[in-house]
Amino acid sequence: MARRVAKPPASADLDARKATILEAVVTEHIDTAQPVGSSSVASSADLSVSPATVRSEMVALEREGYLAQPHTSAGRVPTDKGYRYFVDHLSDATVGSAQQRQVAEFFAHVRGEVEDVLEQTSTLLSEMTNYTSLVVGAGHGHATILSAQLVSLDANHQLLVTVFSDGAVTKHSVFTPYAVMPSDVAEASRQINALLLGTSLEHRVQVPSRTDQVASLVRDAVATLHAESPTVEGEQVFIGGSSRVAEAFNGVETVRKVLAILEQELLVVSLVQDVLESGSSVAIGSEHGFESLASCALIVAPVTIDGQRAGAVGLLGPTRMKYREALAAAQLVSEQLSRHFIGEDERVQ
Amino acid sequence: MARRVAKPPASADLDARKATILEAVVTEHIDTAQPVGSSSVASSADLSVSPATVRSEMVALEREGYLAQPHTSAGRVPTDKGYRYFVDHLSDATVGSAQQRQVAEFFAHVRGEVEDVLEQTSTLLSEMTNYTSLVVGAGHGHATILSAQLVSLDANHQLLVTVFSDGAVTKHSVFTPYAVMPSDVAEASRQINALLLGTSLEHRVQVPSRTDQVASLVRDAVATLHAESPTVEGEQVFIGGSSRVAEAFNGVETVRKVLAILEQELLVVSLVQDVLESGSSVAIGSEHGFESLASCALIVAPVTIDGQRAGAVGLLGPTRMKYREALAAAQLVSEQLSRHFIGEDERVQ
DNA sequence: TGTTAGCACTCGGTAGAATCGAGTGCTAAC
DNA sequence: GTTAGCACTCGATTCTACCGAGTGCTAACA
Repeated sequence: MARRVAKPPASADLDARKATILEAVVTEHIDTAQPVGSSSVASSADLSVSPATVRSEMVALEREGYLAQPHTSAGRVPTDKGYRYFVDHLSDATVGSAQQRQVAEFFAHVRGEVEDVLEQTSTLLSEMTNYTSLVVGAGHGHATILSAQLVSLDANHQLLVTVFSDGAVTKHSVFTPYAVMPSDVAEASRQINALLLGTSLEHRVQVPSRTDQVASLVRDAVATLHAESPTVEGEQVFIGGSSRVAEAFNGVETVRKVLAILEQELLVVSLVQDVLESGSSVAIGSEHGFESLASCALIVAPVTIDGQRAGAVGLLGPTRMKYREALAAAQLVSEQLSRHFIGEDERVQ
Repeated sequence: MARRVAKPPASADLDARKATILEAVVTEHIDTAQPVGSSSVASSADLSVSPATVRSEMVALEREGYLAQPHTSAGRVPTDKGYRYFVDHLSDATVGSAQQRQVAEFFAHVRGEVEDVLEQTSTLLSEMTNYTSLVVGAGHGHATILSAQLVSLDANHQLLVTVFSDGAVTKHSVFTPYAVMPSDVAEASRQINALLLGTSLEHRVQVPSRTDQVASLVRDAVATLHAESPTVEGEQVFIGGSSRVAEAFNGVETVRKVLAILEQELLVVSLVQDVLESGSSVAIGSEHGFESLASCALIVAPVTIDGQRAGAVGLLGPTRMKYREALAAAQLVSEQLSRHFIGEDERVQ
């Protein structure tokens, strides 16, 4: 299972010049994917200081763990800690107006069931940023049951269809080794509905233990429903733009590892959950516990409905991802998504 | 949209020796991913003939388009046509007994809704073969409606929950700009159920055009359901082991392209459909119309229930994939899957 | 004391030359 | 028709030389 996400170490503040230099290195490396030398930092950043000075500062930054050198006589590359500092001291940015329009446009016209909206949102987010996006929908453990109905597929197979207050619908097939009469199914359906109405998966109901066939059908059906774990189940993940993984890394092996993680939905859910709970909105490199994602950074933003956490959106990219843009995009989309679900009532469809 | 899959050109039979040589080249190249030279063919294949003879045959095979030379002084590599001949003349093989056990084991214990079974099957298939697997579930356009029920989420939002004879359940939200009373919802629900019962999405019903509120709710709900395309919708794709794509190719760019295709579910469905309809069970290289999949081969096997096509399983790999094993696995799994759904009634759960 | 110019040094990357060898195509003999 | 023999091709590998970006150090400077 997912390891707890390390709380980002409250990085002691660097003095202004070191901070500027670090920022310059990070920015340029994100841009070029190349090690950054002292001279380009000296000329790019607006500290009027010679490369030599920059160099000696870089030595210090390297000693303190913010930068690393691939080899002597190469420029410097940010470490995870370096990225962390960069992200923590990022001035908030907003996304470009073109993208704002794109998002507004999207949410103005998106239609359909929650699942469809989430799925399309994941595509949107991935297309906006060119990173792989994760959209996690909340489970319905806390939602109350609005309707539970038993439908007969044939004499031995019934289907329990449950509608929840959050609009989720689940189905569970119930097999009976004995044939059940339609009238009994109808009766069981009535009883199940009466029994479950208003309850939630978190607070399970007692089923009266009579012994007739209808009662045992009711018992089987309710048991099948309750077999579902209220926390894990129903949490859906939509992954958008997984092909972007292949853009972000140039080693096929890294791509494979990352994809292998993304294949495991439960893992992805718990990963996003963990980062969210750590209170941070970014997990860089080894901060999340997954070795295979050591060269990845994950950005998350919660989706809330009425202040309740109702899911999250995320972006997965290389550690040298465009944090400012990606953060802004994730935040914008998560806000809009939250508003979308709250505001659904008011909007005329 | 997907281009029609070219019917594999009925490859004129090669004489026995050419066939043997071609087979040896294909087999070895699949194994080593390297161009194959005349001497290794001469020694491996059991034609007692010198490399020089093999060479002259290879020239002929190249002229006829079965083999290609990456450059002078390299060995030969099969072309798509070469693979096609190889596949067409493949002696049927069965999967190893260990894998047979694995499949039997899987189907003996797999439980849950159709979707879950299909999803797990895709994982199974991918793990058996180390290729990316595709499992396509049939749409429910032809299934009849067993129950249609309108559940009220709030005064303005109703949810139409429809149960089909194949066990599928769909939901469609219906928005009303005016508030609807619970009693009206219940009445509409009754009417909708009566109206839709026994119909299918292919054969749509006429809705009486009265003007009262209940009738307009009924009309809206049915219209929303019918807005769903009976052919395309409901066809689900489960992709297993997409990370295997990164194992199969060593160019990151190829990996990206293939993943980009896999992201588009509709494309994948129609791709599988097209190959299936072409009557062949394998599409090699450019045979399916997708340029981005030029270096891929796709194996498909239909899943049938009562002789009706009810979906398909597929395997996507490089053109130099292990056809014999992959074909056997796909066929075994598709048969077992078919049997699973038919046999569900008889098995005690 | 902090900054800077100067400089020797390191080391990855690139280019060119030499070499190797797997594999070919051709030819002549069987 | 088959095959041994052989010259030839050309990618891959190795080696060398060398370039140059970038460093660390030192000594001079403000």
